Amino acid sequence: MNIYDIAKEAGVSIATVSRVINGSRKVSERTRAKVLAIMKETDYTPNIFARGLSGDFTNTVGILVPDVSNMYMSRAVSFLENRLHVKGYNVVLSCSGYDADGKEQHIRMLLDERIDAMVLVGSTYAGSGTSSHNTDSIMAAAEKLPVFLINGDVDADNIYCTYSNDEAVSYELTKKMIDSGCRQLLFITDSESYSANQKKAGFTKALRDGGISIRDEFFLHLPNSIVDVKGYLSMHSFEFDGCFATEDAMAIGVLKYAASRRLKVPEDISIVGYNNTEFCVASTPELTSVDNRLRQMCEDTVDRLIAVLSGNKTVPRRTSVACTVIRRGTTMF
Amino acid sequence: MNIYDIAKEAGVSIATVSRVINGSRKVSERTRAKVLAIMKETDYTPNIFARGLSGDFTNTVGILVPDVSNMYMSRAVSFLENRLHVKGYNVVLSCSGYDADGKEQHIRMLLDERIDAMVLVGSTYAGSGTSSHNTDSIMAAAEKLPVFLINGDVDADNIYCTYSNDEAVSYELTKKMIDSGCRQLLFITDSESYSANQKKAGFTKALRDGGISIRDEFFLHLPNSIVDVKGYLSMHSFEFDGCFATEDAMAIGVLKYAASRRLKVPEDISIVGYNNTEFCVASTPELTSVDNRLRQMCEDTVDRLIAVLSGNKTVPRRTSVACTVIRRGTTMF
DNA sequence: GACCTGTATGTAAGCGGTTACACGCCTATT
DNA sequence: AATAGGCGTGTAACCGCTTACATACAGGTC
Repeated sequence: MNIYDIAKEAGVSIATVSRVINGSRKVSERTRAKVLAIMKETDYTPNIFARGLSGDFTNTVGILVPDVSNMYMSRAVSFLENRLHVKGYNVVLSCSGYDADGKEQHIRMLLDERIDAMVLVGSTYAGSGTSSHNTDSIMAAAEKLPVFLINGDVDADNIYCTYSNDEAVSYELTKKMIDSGCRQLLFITDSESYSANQKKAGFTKALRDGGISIRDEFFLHLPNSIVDVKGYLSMHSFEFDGCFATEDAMAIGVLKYAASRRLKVPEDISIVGYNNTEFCVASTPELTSVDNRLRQMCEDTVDRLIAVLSGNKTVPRRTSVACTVIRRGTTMF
Repeated sequence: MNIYDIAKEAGVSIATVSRVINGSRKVSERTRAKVLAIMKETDYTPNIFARGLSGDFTNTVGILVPDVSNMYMSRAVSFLENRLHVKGYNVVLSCSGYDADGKEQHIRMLLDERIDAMVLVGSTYAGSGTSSHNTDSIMAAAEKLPVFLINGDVDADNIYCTYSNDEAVSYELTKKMIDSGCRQLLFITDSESYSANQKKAGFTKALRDGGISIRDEFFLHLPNSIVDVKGYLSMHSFEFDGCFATEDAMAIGVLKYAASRRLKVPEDISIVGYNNTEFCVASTPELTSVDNRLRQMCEDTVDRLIAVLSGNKTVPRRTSVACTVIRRGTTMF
């Protein structure tokens, strides 16, 4: 069943059918109705490959995440997919892993998919430099189509960013821990992503402003896993009275470690997580965390994406949202 | 940059280039090398729309899940995507929600994407009948392409199923709770999926065999959320001493409820979850759960999918894996 | 009536691949 | 020497759509 069948059935040419489908030009009301009726009757849907081949757009968006099984990212994908679907877009999903090489390869594969736009969630950076290996492949992609970063900030043409004020809220959170008496503060992260770096910056600044000594071994880089974090801490017996984790699961790992050592939370150790995932309410005490408005970032991204694809030239390249600290039982404040 | 450019550059015809790309026929080693060199040099990749239009396959697989933000499903998507990617397939993701209508619509949209095969994770059923509204749309899809169910069982041509022995393991688990003294057993589920029904069957059978009275109000249908389950139980003050939840998050909700009532777990209440997600180790005590070999099911599904697409006619339509009970702190056994 | 304008529709040329079929050449067989 | 067959390669049709351009026709203007 193709456009020729519909045209023959309706007694018109394929061009007319195409125009009815796309609403691209005036078609008389009579013909339009007839064509639509036959399309419905025969359950016809245009072949997307033919459309993609001849037209300039595909109604498909590529989403690249390091790992969908991560709760934060799966929520992002869910928010993105839901809104994109409503707007008539399909989603090609690619999970790159956390290393830069894998990511570059996945970006290339996505580009081959001839998508209309690309969304990158939680961009990771190979290094801390401004023009890392990683940014390069993003820039290359942006030559071909608009690229949208969630939790990323690359200032370049055709790259649109959305991020939250992670540095400020991390500063605030750390300061509160210090104000409530913490002196030995641990920072745990699982990645070198843009937002992880922001958080680290806020954390470090608060320590410096608070006159707290900064010790290298207090910056841990561990897998985002409860068991791994707990295991690591158990093996290395740090002395610390506060912990900032860039992901909730890792914070829960700290909490479990504290429990295994019979340390009281928050009296002996304060703990904060990030992302306000469901992990926060799974533990006892419940975890203080940060709601970084993921849903809002995702929906805003989709809206801007559609605006850009519609040819709107005035879409802002960067927008930000404000996080909220969600106080629960693992902090004194 | 298209196949004509490559052909011209290499001094051969487009047919030869196409043969090099697809390895579909013999090409002399000299020409092959030359064409490959030029392809690499010019960074050429074939247009997938042209391929999809003329060829019969697209190297794209559709994955349909009710909700990727669910931890179990996001893991499934992750396992599937990873293995498919390795095998050279792309993934179109669609999140249908839990209702049958949404699902049917998403299946139709996926079919329009001209995918090679479709994978459905955690198929939901509108009713308990054999030929529900829902099965119909799956059967319709199977007319056009092979359909793979993870945690589903539909006996029809071109539909391939993988499931675990949920009924047996649920029976066993429930029996153990009864043996360890439980008499008032709650069953909590969030869906009417195939596997939820299997679990319910095992649970019910164990109660019957154990001579335990079965009360309708002990079968709860709640959202898969810690807070919702805890909230519901707090509002309705049941008397129960054992709980079987079909998802870990809900089991954690029960645990939190118990804690809020100062009920001891597992002494006063035994709790078991399902899927062995990271939630299990987030709580104290940690949650007894069931590892249903999701990874194995996913990888097995991908392997069979590729076999079917390769024209292998002897791929078994149904396979199953054996779950393992993971004992932790919320049960007496 | 000749001419212009605007609207509805048709024709045909791509888009970039795959592949059936044809063809030329070289070697093996008789 | 004639013939067959296999191998490597080219030609051209086709996949199903979009769209520039052509065309036909109705109504308005002078």
